[in-house]
Amino acid sequence: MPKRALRPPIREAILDAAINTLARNPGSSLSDIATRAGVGRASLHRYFPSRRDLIVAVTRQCMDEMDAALEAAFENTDSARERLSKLLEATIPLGDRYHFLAMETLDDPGLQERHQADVEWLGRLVDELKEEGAVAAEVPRAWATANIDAQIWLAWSETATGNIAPASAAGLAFRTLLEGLAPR
Amino acid sequence: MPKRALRPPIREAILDAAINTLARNPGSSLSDIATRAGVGRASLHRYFPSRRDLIVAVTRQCMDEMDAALEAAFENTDSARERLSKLLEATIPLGDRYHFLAMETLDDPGLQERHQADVEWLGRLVDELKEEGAVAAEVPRAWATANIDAQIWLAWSETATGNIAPASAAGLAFRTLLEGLAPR
DNA sequence: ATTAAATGAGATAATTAAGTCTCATATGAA
DNA sequence: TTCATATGAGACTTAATTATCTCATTTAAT
Repeated sequence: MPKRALRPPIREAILDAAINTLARNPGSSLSDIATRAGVGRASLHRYFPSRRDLIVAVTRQCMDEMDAALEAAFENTDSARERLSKLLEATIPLGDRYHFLAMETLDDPGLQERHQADVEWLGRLVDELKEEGAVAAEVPRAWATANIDAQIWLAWSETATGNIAPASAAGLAFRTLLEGLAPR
Repeated sequence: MPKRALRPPIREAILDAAINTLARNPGSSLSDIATRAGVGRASLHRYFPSRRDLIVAVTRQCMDEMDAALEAAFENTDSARERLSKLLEATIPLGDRYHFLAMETLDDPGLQERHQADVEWLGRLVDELKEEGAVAAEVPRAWATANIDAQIWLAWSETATGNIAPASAAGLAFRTLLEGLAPR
């Protein structure tokens, strides 16, 4: 007889449920989140005393997952173009995580700082894309970064609703970003 | 001595404040909205008995403004490409209105029907763009319409935050949609 | 089997926003 | 000026959610 499966780590289950639930409806109640996580409301409060504590922990978790995915994706990449492609492949499956970062109010100074660093990091990738000639010089940096953000969320949500196949999502986003929707 | 300016029509002021406030934070309280409109909470309830009534009225208002703007913009347009351009020029300044339509839960059957009609209308524009060769045939219809939606919101919000000039917003969105960010 | 720790369920404030009501004041028309 | 009406301020009720606490039960280690 197989050993009984380890009880799922509750803290992880709550964080995961919170990401899923809050990404779809930012106004979700803690009750909703606890139910989806399969735990009692009391347990949720044991791990995260206040709603704010949960939000902060979720944000940190999303940042960590995103950083890890990006670091792995960026190994052995030569061109900025290739890095953009890898970036999309890595982040689109984490679209709900990514969306979360742009969505919630970050009044925690530490998280704000970290978020700011990420934004600037993306800005530097855009600069590299321009140097490589993949993005036109006259395109404002803010416009390019906002478009990358938007494509990640778009590709994730269109995948989640079943409108496009998961396998084609990153490719569509990459193509749309650099070449648009027109035929080649 | 000049006649005193007419008191601003309260109903309009409330609707306008609701659009502005709710587009930025869907969870805004009626108190927030009344304050921004410069009226008392009691007056807000006189015009819109419940929160739901306000939401429905705002949605209807946004649809009306959008329809009017589009009808005017589509006069004397020959190509679908030109209609897309006019669409962007007309809707981006109304970006908060547009965003609202995609955001709020529409459990009102009449509004749902109207919204569905608008979505299909946009789908037909995409079909025309494909026939004209402005959009590649292999691009999924849902992907194209979602991208048009996203560009409208993006252009509006980047304009609102001052990241790009209002005059260049529609042009940037048009170019990004059809040709992407790459140099030509 | 025994035991210490963790969990879930439920009771109970405390908080916040929605919605109702009253009344004094301000507005605009006669 | 006088008067009918509309508005704003505030008190109040209701409803939903957050947060705290207790206690019986379950879990996992000994």
